[in-house]
Parts: sequence; structure tokens; C-alpha cells
Amino acid sequence: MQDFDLSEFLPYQLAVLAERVSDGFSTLYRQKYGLSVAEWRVVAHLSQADKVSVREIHKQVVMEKSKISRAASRLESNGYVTKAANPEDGRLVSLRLTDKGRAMMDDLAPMAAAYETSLMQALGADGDRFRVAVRRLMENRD
Amino acid sequence: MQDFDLSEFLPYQLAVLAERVSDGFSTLYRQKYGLSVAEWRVVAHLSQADKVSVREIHKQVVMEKSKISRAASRLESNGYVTKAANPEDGRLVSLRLTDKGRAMMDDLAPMAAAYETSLMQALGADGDRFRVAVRRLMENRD
DNA sequence: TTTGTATCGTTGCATATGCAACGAAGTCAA
DNA sequence: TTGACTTCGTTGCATATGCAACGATACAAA
Repeated sequence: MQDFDLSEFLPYQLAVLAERVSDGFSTLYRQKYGLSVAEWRVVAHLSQADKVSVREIHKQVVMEKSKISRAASRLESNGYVTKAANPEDGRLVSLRLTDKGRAMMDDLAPMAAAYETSLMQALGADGDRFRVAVRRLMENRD
Repeated sequence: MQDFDLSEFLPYQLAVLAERVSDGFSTLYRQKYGLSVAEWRVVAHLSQADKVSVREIHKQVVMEKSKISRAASRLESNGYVTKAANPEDGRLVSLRLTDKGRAMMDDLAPMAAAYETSLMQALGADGDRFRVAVRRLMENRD
């Protein structure tokens, strides 16, 4: 018989950890603004760059383009972003935050930072090394 | 305007990392045995303990019980596990690996170990500290 | 026993997901 | 200009998901 211990298997542990860490913050923006994780990622990315196409987000953020498209549509329905045809290239859609969307990000960004700080505090002195390791593993799996 | 950088947000990074790391191995057992992640987790747990109920798995493995139930049904259809009523408590279902299921785990367990080793090699000398940090964060989010 | 309550696994249902295929728009060469 | 090919975003569809509700069983109090 095997002596395989799922609870000690790193891929499993990482999946559980990522889910818990994500839930800890997503519960916040879901309850306060009704955002899904995909919608959160889109508005978070839009807060950095004005007038972004779905393709741009797809390149920067790890999500299916259909998922981004649907998230953007929901965000538009709820008044957080606008969608407009790009005059230079009719295939592209220019997404941008509305005032309402910007106000939401002004509220959420500090909360996100605080949440991340609480994570780092839980890690203590090893926090920086942990982040380096995360980055190294991610690049290793490209 | 915000200076929020999604790509540097730890919950996002962990989600992406967990997905990549999981995919790296799940591609293997999916192609070779047609298993989903949920099914893999169930057989992996069954390889440790004989005659396990859905409830037991639900307590040990972080998954919805409906997800476990459906994974177990698929595994039964494919001949990897058997389901039987528990004679002591009619509410419980006893899951156990078939010979076919055991043979599969005998094949997959070394592959899982090898995959984990490759992850640890990517982390180098910081591997152990990384695993400690993962554990600490998980306990912190209970 | 009967009655009330809790637990276990399954299922119905609404929603979410990934993937392929599509139409629209752009590009480039003949 | 035409035609072949590529890119972009959306959508159709089959499947997966989470959640609540259910039936069946167990248990304990009256």
C-alpha cells in the first residue's frame, strides 16, 4: 500500500492556501460591492491603466478572455466601468472605470493593502523570503 | 488615482501559483487516467485509509461534500472505487479502492512524489522554509 | 413506542466555467 | 481591389460548481 499523504502534498497545500487567502479578502468586496473575483481583478487592473482592452488584461492577468469579457459586461451593467469601441482599431474594446468604479477602488485599495499587511505579519520575519519563493516558483512554471 | 498593483498582490499571486502548480501535475493524471482534481484527491485520500466515508474525506480534505460525492460516483463508474453501505450506520457510505484503483495509485504516487521534488528543487535551499511558511499561513487563516 | 432533532449523502437548480467557433475588423500581398 | 490570413471580443454549449433542500437513518428524551 502507498504511503502517500495528500495533506502533505505541496500542490494540494498551495491550492487550499490560495483559496483561503483569496476568500479572506473576496468576502469583503463581495459583501460590500457584490464583486466576483474576476470582477475584482478587472477593476483592480483598470485602476492602474486607463482605457484598457480585454486583450491587454488577458495579457497581464491570468484569466480566460471569456471570463474577462463576461466580468467586464457585468461591471458595465452595474455602472463600474464603461465599454467603448476603440476608434483606432475597431476590434478592440476600451474599458475604463466610471466615477463610481473609481470611488469603489479608492475604498478597496487600502483594504487590500491592509489585508496583505496582515498576511505578511502572519509570516513574520520570513515574509520577504516567502514572497521571493512565490515569485521563483511562478517563473519556474511558466 | 490608485497605485494598486494587482500583479504584486499576494492573494492574486498565490491563486495564480496554485493554479499553475496544480495544472502541472493534474495534466498528468488527467491524460493518463482521465481523473479530475476532485477525483484525484479522493483516490489519494483513499490510498491512506481503507473504508472511508464521504464525511471522513470531507473532514480531512478541503472540498464540498457534494463535490466529493460526485467525484466518488464517477470513480465508481470508472471502476476505481466501490461504494457500500456501512452496516453499523446506514447513513454512512464506505468508499474503498478497487484493485484497479490501487494499481492506479501505485502508478501515480511516485509520479506525485517526483513532481513535488521538482518543485522543491526549483526552490533550492529555501524549500523547507517555504513549506513552513505555507503551513503557518494556512493555520493563520483557519 | 412516539416524537423531535441531528447527521449523512445525494440531488435539483441556478449560476459559473472552459473551450471552440463565430463575426467583425485589421493586415498584407498579389 | 481582391482574397487569404490573423486578431479581438463575444457567445453557444456542454460540463462543473456551490448551496439549499431532501430522504433516510440514527439517537435521545418523553
